[in-house]
Amino acid sequence: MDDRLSKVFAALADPTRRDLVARLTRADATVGELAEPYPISVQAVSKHLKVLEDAGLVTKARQAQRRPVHLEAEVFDLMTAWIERYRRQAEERYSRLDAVLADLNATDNPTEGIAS
Amino acid sequence: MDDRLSKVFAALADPTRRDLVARLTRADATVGELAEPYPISVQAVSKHLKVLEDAGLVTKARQAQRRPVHLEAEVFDLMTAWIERYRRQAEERYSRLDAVLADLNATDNPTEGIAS
DNA sequence: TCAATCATCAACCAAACGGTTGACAACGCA
DNA sequence: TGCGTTGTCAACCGTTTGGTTGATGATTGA
Repeated sequence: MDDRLSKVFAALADPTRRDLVARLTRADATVGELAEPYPISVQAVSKHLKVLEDAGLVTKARQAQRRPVHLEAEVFDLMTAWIERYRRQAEERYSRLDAVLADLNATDNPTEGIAS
Repeated sequence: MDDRLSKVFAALADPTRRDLVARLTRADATVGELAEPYPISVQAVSKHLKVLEDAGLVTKARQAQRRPVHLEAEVFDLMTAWIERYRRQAEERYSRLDAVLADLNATDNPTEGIAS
């Protein structure tokens, strides 16, 4: 029972899957169309799409025998939220550190060791 | 020879490693300090840190026996760049689709099939 | 109806992953 | 000098992953 964010990051850790996502930003496509450019079997691509689907990055519709695949771009927000949260935290910390260093410098104390 | 982005996403796919990153946004810390809260061995945490290091998310300094670990927040930019690029592409596409649908609607044609 | 098409399921395989324990390297300090 | 502390290396183990091939399901079109 892995959490959502783990699945999303894991899904995008594979270059083929990142490429699938990239192509799906341009247009929906069937499994066969998506598989065509890669030197691997259709089954392998189908598995990749399942991983993307489980991560919520993609949905499949049914249209006769075909399964048009559609990108669910909202998931990007989940990642962006995580990244930006900690980026901001890190930046705040560096600002604080800068302030401390400036203060130390002003009062002429030597710096030492790492931040506690 | 895996590419950088793959390593970064793979590194962040593990909840323990995401937590390590989260904690490192607050302060640098030694391997031992970082390992303390988790129910796994120090060696396992050391391995996690190696993965983060290989992905460029983290660097280790040497200070006596200790190895203070430091977050390299710039890597966030790499992910953000990738995500935002395709998010933007997807949004542009949806705008185009909206335009097409509006046009079809205006000329009273039925919609059919998926975008080519 | 029935063959062709599109996609998935199932079984299998090798490699990678996340964890373990045990040994050892490097360093500071008493 | 030598001992305690901190961290990594090495070997191992079970599970997951990314691929394969072969069979099967589902649906359309002739």
